[in-house]
Amino acid sequence: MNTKTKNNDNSKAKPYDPTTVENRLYADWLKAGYFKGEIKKDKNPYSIVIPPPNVTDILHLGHALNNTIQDILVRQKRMSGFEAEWVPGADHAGIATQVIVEKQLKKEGTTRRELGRDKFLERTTELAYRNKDQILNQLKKIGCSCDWERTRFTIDESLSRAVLKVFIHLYEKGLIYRGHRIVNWCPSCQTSLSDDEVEHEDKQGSLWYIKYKLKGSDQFLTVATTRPETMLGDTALAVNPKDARLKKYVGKTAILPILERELPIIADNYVDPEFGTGVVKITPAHDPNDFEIGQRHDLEEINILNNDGTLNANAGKFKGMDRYEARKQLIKELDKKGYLEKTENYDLAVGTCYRCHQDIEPYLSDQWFVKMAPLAKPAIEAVLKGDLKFHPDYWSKTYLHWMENIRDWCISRQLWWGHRIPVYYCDCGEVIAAESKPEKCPKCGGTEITQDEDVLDTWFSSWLWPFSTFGWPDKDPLLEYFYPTKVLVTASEIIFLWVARMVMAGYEFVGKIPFNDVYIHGTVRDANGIKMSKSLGNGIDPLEIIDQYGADALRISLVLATPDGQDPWISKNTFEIGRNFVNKLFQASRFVMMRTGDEKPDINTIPEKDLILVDKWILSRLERTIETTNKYFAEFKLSAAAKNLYSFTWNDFCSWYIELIKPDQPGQPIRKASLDVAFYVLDKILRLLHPFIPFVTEEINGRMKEFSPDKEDTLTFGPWPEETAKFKDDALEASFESIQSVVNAVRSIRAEMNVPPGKRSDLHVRITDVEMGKLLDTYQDYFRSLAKINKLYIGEDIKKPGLSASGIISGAEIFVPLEGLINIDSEKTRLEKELANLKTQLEKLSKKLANSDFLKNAPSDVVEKEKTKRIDIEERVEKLNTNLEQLMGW
RNA sequence: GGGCAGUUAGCUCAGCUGGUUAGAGCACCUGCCUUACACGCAGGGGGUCACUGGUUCGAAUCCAGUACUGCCCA
Repeated sequence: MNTKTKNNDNSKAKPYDPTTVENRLYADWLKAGYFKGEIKKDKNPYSIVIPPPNVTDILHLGHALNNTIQDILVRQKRMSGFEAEWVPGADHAGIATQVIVEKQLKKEGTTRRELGRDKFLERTTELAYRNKDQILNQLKKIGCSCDWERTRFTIDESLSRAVLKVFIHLYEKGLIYRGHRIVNWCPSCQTSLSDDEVEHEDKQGSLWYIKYKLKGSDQFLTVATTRPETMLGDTALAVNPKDARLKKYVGKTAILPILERELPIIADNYVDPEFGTGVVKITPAHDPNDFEIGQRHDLEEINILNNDGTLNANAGKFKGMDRYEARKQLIKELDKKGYLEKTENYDLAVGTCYRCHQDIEPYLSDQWFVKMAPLAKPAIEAVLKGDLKFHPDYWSKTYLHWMENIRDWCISRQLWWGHRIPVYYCDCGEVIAAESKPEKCPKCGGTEITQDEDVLDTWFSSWLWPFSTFGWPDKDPLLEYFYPTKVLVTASEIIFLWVARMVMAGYEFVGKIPFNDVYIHGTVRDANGIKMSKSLGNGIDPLEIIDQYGADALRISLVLATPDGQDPWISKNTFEIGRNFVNKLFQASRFVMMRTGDEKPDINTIPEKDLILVDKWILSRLERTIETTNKYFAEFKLSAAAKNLYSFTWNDFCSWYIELIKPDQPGQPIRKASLDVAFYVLDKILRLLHPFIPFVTEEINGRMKEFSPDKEDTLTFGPWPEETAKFKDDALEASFESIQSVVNAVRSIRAEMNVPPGKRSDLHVRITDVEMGKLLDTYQDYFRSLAKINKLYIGEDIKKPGLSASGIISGAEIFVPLEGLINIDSEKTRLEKELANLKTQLEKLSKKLANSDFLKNAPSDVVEKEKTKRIDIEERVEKLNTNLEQLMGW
């Protein structure tokens, strides 16, 4: 880091300080109610619902990225005249929240059962609401323009009503059923999970080969298994009926080692003769495939597990042991008794709980399921018809693949925190689904009625989010106006868990798709490409970044660093990019405002008659930038949009335009027409950047208002810059580029020849193209200042001065006299390098143009282009040679 | 095992429907506190575009295969 600074004792030059500005402006915005969305018949609505963060979350960079993107989209539309509504809220996160409270209770030496359901819920509710406020307040720090008065929570009364309604609707339609099935069981959270909540981790395991004795024989059949402890629940062995070696055993009986239970040997096509020994053990209560086989062959189901992953009485002497301890002991005993044939290393994908990452167990129990196939139909068509689009598009394949192979959804959870399943059981066996507890059984009239103990999967409320937030199931006018929402912004991890289900719910319950576009952004990774996570401790705290660099810097850095559709790799100094940019913009605007004269700049009308080349150039560049920005927004390419604006602001506006309109002397005002243009362009830049960096742009807007009192108080409502082609001018931009090329050439010579930066040099320009001559003559002031020129000579017959460095640009040759400064050797090296460069190019070109196939097949404009290029390069080579020869003479 | 991405400068990435001397930011090197900005200015070095074939007058770009990386599903 550079420790030199001139700013210590100089009070006028200060870097932009975001903290006070941001806090003040956000408070102003809230007070003014800018983010409130109202039903306005004359305006088009633009609504987004937030992916509700879990109440167990604290703000991380993933949230920051996700919400920055939403805010950019919402703000851009709000500025474009849409009635914007961004609904914030939180998710009650069933398992995660309950786990937190249970941990607290454990520390206090008690349990939820000791506490009782009511007390437990009271306590959890309190924690949930407190955490909810915390994380939503953190979103405010980022600058999110949410409609905070419409904050929703999945556990709120009205959203809970939606859940009840939906459950009963599906139940009555026959799409919700109770099933006796193998489910994913988390012994740590002690609840079932849906298939989509299981994460697969590759782990090193073993394949144990266990010998089962044939009844009434000394023969053994060997079975290979990765989970030997489940043998305690075996109720059969199976072989493939087509397996020539083994089919003779079908119908015989084997003896289960240790427990000595008799097992029938059955034939089933499911068995893969290639795997292991071709004989498999069948444990219907602890493996989904075995369960199916068990159903087919009417096998007994022996459950050997307790809810907490310890073994139950069915496990004999292993009762009470944890499943993994039991495995160890069991293997030891099998080995000792000679039942263990061998052990092989074996890699397998183990299912783990997405909340606690403990291994899940396939577990037989009674659970509630949703039949998904009928719901999937319209959701599949939506993508095929183009009503639902993913950005980037390739995610639609993932979505379709899942939808087309959809499986029933296990929605019951053995928890207390959540929406309790609205099913009631009467003593008589009647099952009733109802919004509230029936007074008496509609069948037998009895009053001994109890509610199902379980609660619903959290996602069973989240899938209703796009409409439950707008008051559904009531006929709320908000729903009428703001539904469907426009776009859903999320990461790829929850396409199945959430996005897909919302689409199905939208069609089923409201009859309309919940959104048309799904923006999938990457997952935040650290500098080494590792996913940021709490458990790894490699996360970066967004609030710390905001403290250090400001929310604007956080936002624009994240967007710049997140390639469209890919995962961003982020380290702390990623945020310097944004901080520097925000400061650059601030300083540029400060300069422009510092150099206003007595006449106030006019922001709204451009004095067309008084425009000079550079004014027209920046206006042309601006129009191009507006066009490009709009294109990128339409394509959801926010990173590309941000990069484009960054480059326009920094390079075109600051490095060229401001430098060129800078007055000759310090402190002088900028010429009026250029000042008007500078204000005009700056105003547009602020608008284009406002969605990305709302604070600093709003702050500058406020300061500019002092010069242009009719300016809007806020950029919040735009207007968004209009696309016009009034100043767009290719020829003019090309002319300007010629001037840039002279400046660049001189700068390069000066730097490489070590001309002291403070020293001005003369410049001799020998014109070889008439148009170029006119241009350079007319606009000589431009390079006089930027290239630090003292005396300037332009003409067709300019002679190369002695002891000078030379450069060639198209249409002209330039010479910088360097008496006393020139180092002949380094100038020689410089020219030779350039010459070598040109010669390779020339070679390639000549080859190409000598190729008759090229001349015959390539389009004529391409051939012409190449020919012109060759002439140009040949000229340069010739000039370079001349200059080199002259150098030799010195 | 199946699917989807990706492989371009030391790092992170652009490069659209094939014709550029392959770009940007960061990092690096040189010189500068020059009228806003050292969170800055100016200049510079750095890539056989993963590999192998093919299509084509012409391939970073299209096609096929191989290798590796990541994600998802089984």
